[in-house]
Amino acid sequence: MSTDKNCLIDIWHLLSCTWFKIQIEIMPVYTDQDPLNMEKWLPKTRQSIPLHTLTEQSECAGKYVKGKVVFKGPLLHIGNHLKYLLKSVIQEDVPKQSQASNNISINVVLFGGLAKDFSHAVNQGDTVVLSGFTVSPSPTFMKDQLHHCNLHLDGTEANVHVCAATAPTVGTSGASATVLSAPAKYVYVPLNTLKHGSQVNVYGVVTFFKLPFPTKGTDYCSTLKLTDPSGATVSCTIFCENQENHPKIFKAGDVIRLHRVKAQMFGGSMTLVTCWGWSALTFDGTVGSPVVPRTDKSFHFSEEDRHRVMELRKWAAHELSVLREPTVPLSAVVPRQYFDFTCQLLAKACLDSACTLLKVWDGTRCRYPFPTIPVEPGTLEGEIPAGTNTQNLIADVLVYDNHVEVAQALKPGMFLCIYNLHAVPQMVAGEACTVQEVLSFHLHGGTSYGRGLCALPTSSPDVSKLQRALQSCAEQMEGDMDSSWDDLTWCTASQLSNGVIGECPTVRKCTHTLQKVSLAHVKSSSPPEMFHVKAQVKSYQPKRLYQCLKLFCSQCKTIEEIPDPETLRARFGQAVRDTRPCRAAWADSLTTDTEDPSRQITLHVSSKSPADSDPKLIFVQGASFDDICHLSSDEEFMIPVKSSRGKLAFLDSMVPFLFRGKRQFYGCRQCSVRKFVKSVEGLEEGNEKSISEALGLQLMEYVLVMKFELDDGTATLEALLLEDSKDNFFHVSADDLSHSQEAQEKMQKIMDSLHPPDGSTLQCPWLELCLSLYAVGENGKSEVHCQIVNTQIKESPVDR
DNA sequence: TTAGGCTTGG
Repeated sequence: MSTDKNCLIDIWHLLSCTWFKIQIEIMPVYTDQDPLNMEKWLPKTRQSIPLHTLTEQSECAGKYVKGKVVFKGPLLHIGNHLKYLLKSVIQEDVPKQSQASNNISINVVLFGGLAKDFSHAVNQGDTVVLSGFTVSPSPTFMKDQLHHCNLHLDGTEANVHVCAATAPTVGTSGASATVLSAPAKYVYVPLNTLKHGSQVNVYGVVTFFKLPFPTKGTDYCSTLKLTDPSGATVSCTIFCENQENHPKIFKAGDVIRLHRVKAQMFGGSMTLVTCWGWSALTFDGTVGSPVVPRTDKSFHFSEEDRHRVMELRKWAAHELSVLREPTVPLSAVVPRQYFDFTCQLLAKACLDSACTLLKVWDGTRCRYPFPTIPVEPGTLEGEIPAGTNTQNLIADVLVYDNHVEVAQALKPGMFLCIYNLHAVPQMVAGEACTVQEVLSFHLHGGTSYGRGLCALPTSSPDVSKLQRALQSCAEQMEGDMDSSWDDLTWCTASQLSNGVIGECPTVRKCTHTLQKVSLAHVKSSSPPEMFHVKAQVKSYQPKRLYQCLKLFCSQCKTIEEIPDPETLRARFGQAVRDTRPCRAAWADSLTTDTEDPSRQITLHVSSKSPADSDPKLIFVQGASFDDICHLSSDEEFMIPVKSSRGKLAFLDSMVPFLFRGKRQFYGCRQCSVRKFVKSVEGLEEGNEKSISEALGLQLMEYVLVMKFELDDGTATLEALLLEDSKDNFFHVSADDLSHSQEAQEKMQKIMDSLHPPDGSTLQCPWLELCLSLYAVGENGKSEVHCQIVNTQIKESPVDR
């Protein structure tokens, strides 16, 4: 990718638009733009059936329901992982005063490929039209009070049409969510005013917490103790099936917002328990740290909410100063102490089914020596840097029983908080028959005192503090000639993860011999320059694949949006209005009537057609957009034409000038020289490129444009990703993405692996990337942009 | 439905 091209293609502004006016069908979930006119997709015989009138006895053949998605569950794999299931709740649009009536929301269960497509194409807040469903009694009616029936969508009859919401949705939840049809104004009650049996929204500061642990039922449970300026302290119990969807609390002092939780008296104290539709947002409690909720999901958050979080932080800092005690560094640990420990994992080893060893450090040295814990050769995952001066610096933590599962999921390089770690003193034989006191560290089984461990996000202020301590420690050890600690960047997560955290899914294809640098370094550099970095994808946009595709003219370098089908219908409609007969001397023509008496379709085929084996060229006059889509097959190229001053002319404005099966090709408005059709003879190759050249039109190529937010712990950086004929990150051509479901699924799968839809950044793999930093000038102003170049996803043998 | 804080004992 040349810098020139970068300068010419200023696509940045295109990406700043929240919604793009393009659509591509992802079968069998169809996308649409206008929520009021979605029924146009359906056969005219289909009738609407309002949700509140739907019963088990309703005749559903030929019917459809329409509603807003108020809850979208995760995509579940059943059995051998090849079958899918997804549960959603839709709510019909009824006048506000009628919303008290029952049965306006209904559970929808989708199966198979439809569930998978729904998961990708539909978001909470979108409007959907469902058809081809079956009705069954709702087994959860007593619990959720939604609707007596459930809708099941399975098999080839079932269809979903979706119209994306135009604004972020309101409300979110780990377990389930209720999205109100109008923006909700939440009322938060002080913790000293809770009434038994009421459903409330509250803000609170966490004074105690237990990480999620499995219950005897189906859920994980986490317990919190909350307080607020009212002085009340209430216990709160969270039930949620997925550990990841529990509120992310890392330390006492964190701030939490809870929506739709139930107040209950238990043992003489008021408690809060989650109920259907609950949601939570959590925030770091540090005064002055960014007010960013720890969630990847959409949420409703106003300026007033931001203010509340900041006020609670200030209040807690003054009134609950005991909470602000930092975790204990290794240098301050004393024998027999139970303490919370923030550290980085260097290596781990499974000792037996009930015990995992973690080798960790926090950049400080313990006052007591550590015992040596033997590890079977080859069982240690991770690397311990060589050196002679590591005494009392790297601690062995023995993790027991219920915590082993969490420990086994950790990867070297991660930052951890270990809660209620026990410093166990042991007397061992020292030199010359002396006895020496050493400290070993045990995370015992059970959850008393909040015992447990979790990975911390790199955005946490505690991690920033830890990173500074690690950096400073590494600097101090620089003088140790025998050590590998003198690489100052060693202690950053990205360097440590090199070859340690799983396999890197990307590979650089360039020949640069560049030293790897941090994103902070890239950000402080001046363009033009190339860099090699290692980073994670913190977020990306657009989220929907069909919003990433654009049209690009390699001649004039302009980028255009792809018109949506409705726009194309309108443009065709105008162009085919004039159906006066038009004959070309070079062609054989055939005219047929259509259902519309005012319109005829004429097909013109060159009498000197290219060789029989080549795809045929058929010029189609008077056809609507839908006609052409219907007529087009892989066997021939179709060129829509109109009559203009007695001659055959191409349709003007932005419509495809060439159709072949599901593929549609556009010409560049600026660079196409010809308006009228001339005979096409002697075509040597029957492909879109040679045909467009012969027709005198400049073919536009499909390109894929995305923006990644990269993070390597030192900084975040927005980088553009362009998939075109030169750069091929996904190994999927943008042209294929425009029409092939297989290509669309492949790319979605890759994006899900780079940034799991429901995961935290910690679960994102580290990517080796080549970055190009360049300046784009416009009206005397210059902006610095960054682009991922020369980088490809590694292909697995199965994908090839 | 589940849990309803309050130290292992390696």
